[in-house]
Amino acid sequence: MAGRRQFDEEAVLGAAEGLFRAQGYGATSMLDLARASGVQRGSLYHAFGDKEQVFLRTFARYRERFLAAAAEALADPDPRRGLAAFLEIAIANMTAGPVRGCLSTRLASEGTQGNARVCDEVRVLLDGLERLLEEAATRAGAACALPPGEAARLVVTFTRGLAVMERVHGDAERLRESVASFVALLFPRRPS
Amino acid sequence: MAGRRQFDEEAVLGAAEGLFRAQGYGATSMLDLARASGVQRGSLYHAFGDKEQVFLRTFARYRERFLAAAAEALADPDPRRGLAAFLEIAIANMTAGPVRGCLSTRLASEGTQGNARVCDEVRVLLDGLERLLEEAATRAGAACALPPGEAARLVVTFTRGLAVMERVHGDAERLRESVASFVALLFPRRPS
DNA sequence: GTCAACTTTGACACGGCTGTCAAGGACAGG
DNA sequence: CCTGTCCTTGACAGCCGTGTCAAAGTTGAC
Repeated sequence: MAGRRQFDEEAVLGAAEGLFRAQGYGATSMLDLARASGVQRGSLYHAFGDKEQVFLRTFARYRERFLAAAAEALADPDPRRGLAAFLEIAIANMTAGPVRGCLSTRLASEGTQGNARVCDEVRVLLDGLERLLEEAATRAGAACALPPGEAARLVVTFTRGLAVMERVHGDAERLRESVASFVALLFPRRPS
Repeated sequence: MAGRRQFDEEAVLGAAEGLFRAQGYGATSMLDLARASGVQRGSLYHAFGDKEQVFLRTFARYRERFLAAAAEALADPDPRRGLAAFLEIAIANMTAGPVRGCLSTRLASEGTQGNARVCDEVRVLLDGLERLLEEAATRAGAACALPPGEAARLVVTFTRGLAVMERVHGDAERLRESVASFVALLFPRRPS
């Protein structure tokens, strides 16, 4: 029962992501992580150090994946469709799969109270997202009802709101309705 | 050191509100509540029963206050100004005073994981808010760029997003900028 | 085969939180 | 004054979480 490492680090980080997503950072214990990943608590401490390290590794992985998916969706030549595709990804991200909830929003809500480092990481993700959105809005030009900077911030804020509403109602369809209203507002179809 | 109740229940609920707001439900312990209110832990158990009861009393008080303030702001005959006033209240609610953060959003983010009862209470508040907003949007008529129902949901979602962004950046001015963009979008000034 | 390096595992000490309780003090009504 | 009722206080048992560590086992290299 020893020698070389017995567990798959990726699998552990995957399990950790699910837990952090559902319960947040503070409410997730090393024992939770151990149970969910099938790895002994001691082994986790040995391999990662402590919970904060597990989190940082988990979140870096998540962030990369999320931003890549967002960039791909926003690359659509039709900016309206790009935004809709991005928002659909955001919704799928928090409602599909066995574990619901948006990881970054869950963490953001814990604020600086819980762990300043966690909050910093979330800020990095949201800043990155805002940049992607601003680029897309710039490309959209006049089709977008707001200047690129304002539009980007508004979209970021709106997606955070979606994540909270998911927690409250757990209804993906309802979120899609809000998305449709929002997109219609930001990219009005011109009565040319 | 006994006889009649030694502490002011309102003061305890006020202290509890600050703690729940800053730390959420799960992360706030009876010991925290005791320290913040200056009342012994045992006395709190004696007077309220348990943490859930303290919370329910605290939140009912908060909800009444918040909805009353929202209704007053939205009563403005100019719907655009009413919405702006309401959003300003929402921002003040989460950035003014010694403790920052939005109570209902903080609680909502904990979702059903923490305590189903807590989530229910938040839903009641948000549903109440949505109704107020829908009435206001109905009164606004064509001035509002969306049908009343959609507008109301969008505003609720947006305010939740604002609360999350407050946690991340802690910058009230930034929130006001987003509000200005949002109001401009929902109540466009017509180039009559 | 031997050895060093590494991993796993269970155990430990420590501290925090919960919910309960008994002892004791204070107040109001009779 | 007396008595019943209520409140406060400190203490307790039980559970959970953390971080560390020594013992023991496995692997790969020489």
